[in-house]
Amino acid sequence: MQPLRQPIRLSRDHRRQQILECALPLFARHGFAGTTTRRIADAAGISEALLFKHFPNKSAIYAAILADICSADPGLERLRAEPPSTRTLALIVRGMTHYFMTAADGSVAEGNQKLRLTLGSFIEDGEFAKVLFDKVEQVIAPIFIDSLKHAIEVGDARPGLASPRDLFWFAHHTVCTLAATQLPSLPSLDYPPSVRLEREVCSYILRGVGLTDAAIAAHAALDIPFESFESSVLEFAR
Amino acid sequence: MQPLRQPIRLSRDHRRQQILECALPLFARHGFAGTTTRRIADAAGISEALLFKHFPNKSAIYAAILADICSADPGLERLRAEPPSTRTLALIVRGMTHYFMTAADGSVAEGNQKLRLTLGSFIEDGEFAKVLFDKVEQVIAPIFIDSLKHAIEVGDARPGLASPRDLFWFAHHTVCTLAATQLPSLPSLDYPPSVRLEREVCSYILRGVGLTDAAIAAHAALDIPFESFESSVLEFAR
DNA sequence: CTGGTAAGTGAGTGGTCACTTACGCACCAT
DNA sequence: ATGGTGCGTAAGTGACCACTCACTTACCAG
Repeated sequence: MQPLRQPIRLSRDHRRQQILECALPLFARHGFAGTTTRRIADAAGISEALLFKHFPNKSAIYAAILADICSADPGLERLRAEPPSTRTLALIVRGMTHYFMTAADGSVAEGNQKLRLTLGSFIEDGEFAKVLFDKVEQVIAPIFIDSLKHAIEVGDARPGLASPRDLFWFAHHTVCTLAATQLPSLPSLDYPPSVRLEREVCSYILRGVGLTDAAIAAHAALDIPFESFESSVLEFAR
Repeated sequence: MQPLRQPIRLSRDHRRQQILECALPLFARHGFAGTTTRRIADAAGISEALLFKHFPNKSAIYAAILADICSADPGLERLRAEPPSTRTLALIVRGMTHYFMTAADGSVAEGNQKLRLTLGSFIEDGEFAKVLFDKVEQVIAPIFIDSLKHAIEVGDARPGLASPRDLFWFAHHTVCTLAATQLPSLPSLDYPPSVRLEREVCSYILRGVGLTDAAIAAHAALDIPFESFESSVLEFAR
């Protein structure tokens, strides 16, 4: 005789969290309208009825996911402690690029889904992207800005038309679409292998923000020592 | 007595085209799953039944739209006729930037919807973006590439790590996300007024691809003579 | 042991989905 | 004038949608 399926009982908080974790990749991949409550319930291994005991409606699940994902930005403190310098600038650009590229290739599930939700947000009301960008602007943009200003003072960079703040976002935009093109399982654009591609785009960005070729070359060797920083730089919010 | 509503009879081709035109903004704004055949029929002022006389199913409407939008790239010939030069390079970057920015502010409905569909494509299978990018790579990338090579030979640009082809796409990526942030009615990122923003991002891109500051300054006055070129540059495919 | 509470579900609800059927009627070559 | 062709619709179809209800089961404090 087959044993009856025992439902696994979880505490309210655990179950809620589990539902959100299961729903995230579905919303990220299929969008709000393309994700059904039935599939979310199946993914979480529970009945739809229970789903609606934890959330009043489908929108509330989506909203909770977007809220959760905004608040997470671990291990960034070490980077904030770095002094403003040309080296730090190169480190940020390199870290940002690497973060986006690994997000695109799916090896960092969280980054992958954040990117998808951000792109989806642009199409809809832009609200999620706005909240996320506000956070990024508070947390990592200042380090970039201070470092760029410092680089200009030291002579490693030429001042330009755009403010350092705008240049930070231009750098972000470059890698954002780049990563987006690599998001689908069959990439929308062919590029060199990622190690080479990352270097190419870094040098484009560093030139774009005004760094001299000499300064760029001086910090090109960042590739190896960068390893030790990887864990901190790799994870900063988007 | 109220007159009976007379259905407006159109030829097969006209009706088909009209359906596609009405469906495009719906798919662009709400995605595939978020757009119902009922709403498409309403937008076109016809019954759902007629819709399914013209297309076998909903997917076919979507596919026809994507196919149509790829084939349209008017008035680019004049730009193709330009000789490879630093000036042409600046013109392309300026034109591309302007095209994306006006697409984002909604003043060019077609560009706006192309951008939305492209972003949606990244989230899904990337197929549409791939086809579109193939086309762009054939049509405008060569002009950019030749011009950049020329600029390097002449001494207006320094050679860099990345190939001119990759640099072309980096430039594209920069303005693509930039436009995406300005797509929602409440933009996801605050920026200076668009005239100033366009100049800022152009100088970032031109520096990024390796142009010397002198060469950039020499072509900054492109703002005014650019007018005459507007109609051709403005419309190139994405 | 027991009664209260909270986690859990099977079987629905009305509404909407993509899509179909059966039929009306305008147009035009004969 | 007329019959065939083809544009057009009203009124459906079963499937699936978000969401609810009546009810069962596990856990735990007294």
